[in-house]
Amino acid sequence: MKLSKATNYALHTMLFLAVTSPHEHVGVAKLAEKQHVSPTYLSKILTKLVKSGMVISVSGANGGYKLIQGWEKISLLDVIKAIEGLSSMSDNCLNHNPNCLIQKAIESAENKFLNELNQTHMGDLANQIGETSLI
Amino acid sequence: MKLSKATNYALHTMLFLAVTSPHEHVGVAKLAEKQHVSPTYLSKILTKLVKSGMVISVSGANGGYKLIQGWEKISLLDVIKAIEGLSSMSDNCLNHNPNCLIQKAIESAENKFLNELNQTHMGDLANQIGETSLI
DNA sequence: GATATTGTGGACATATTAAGTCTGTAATTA
DNA sequence: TAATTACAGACTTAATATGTCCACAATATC
Ligand code: SF4
Ligand code: SF4
Repeated sequence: MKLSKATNYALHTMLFLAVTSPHEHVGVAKLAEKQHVSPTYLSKILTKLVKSGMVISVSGANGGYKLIQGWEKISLLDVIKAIEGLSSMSDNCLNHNPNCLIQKAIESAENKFLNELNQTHMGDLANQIGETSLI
Repeated sequence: MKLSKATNYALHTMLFLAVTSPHEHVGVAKLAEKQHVSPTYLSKILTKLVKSGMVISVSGANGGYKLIQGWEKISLLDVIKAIEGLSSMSDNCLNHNPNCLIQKAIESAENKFLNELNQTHMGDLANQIGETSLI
């Protein structure tokens, strides 16, 4: 019931790109150094963000990653889903009975969680930051 | 981000005890058979429920497990916490900064989830069941 | 066009956690 | 006392997350 480290890296990367250089490309080496994680591993995570359309990558010298246009509207849920996939918390039951009370109760609570994450956007966080210490 | 199978077993066991025999003792063999899980494994899970005070166990012939008095007010959250522990979803960060925006956002959403689970009680589920097919 | 730079892909290795087993012991009843 | 049942701890196995390695593709600079 914890988010993975990979998700945490992804969220930090997004936020870092947002507050430092939303328009310039940043290489994975720099991003990895900030988070004390190996560049090779972080690059796999970044590729997922690229595949899900929230980050743009450019190869070659002076290449790197930057956020898409409209990144302000990307939600925390978008990022989490891009890394963790979409499985529900009650995905541990074989017997998928649609009337199941247990599943209904858990999914209802889970939706409260997902809705709030879906309403928190990168732009909101990026605005609040800068006043506080960064990442 | 999924609940463990162990939690699922625990929820089923609680609900089963609630709807069948909230006052008689039921042995682990029967409980395990219902869920197609090994008795030894399920007994470990049951011991956690006993330790956290929501189930009473009795050794010896005709012994077994039953729910405590007032089981109707036990919440789904109580059961989940008894099995999974209390770690937060954002427990993947080393750098516990109390002003962290990422952690705040995740924890806020998580609280919505926990609150709803905390307001869903075994008594509610047990009442709804019986009309529908059981477990 | 050659070369350096940077991201991508896949196979692999390691670490962590979950799931499940085995066995002996303690408690209770008949 | 003998049978029954829960409890405890060590252990094994399975699943998943985390991380590494290396060859290759794409791009910029010269
Ligand atoms: S920004 Fe938040 S999650 Fe990231 S390192 Fe700081 S405290 Fe941890
Ligand atoms: S009661 Fe719900 S969770 Fe349990 S087996 Fe049925 S469908 Fe699955």
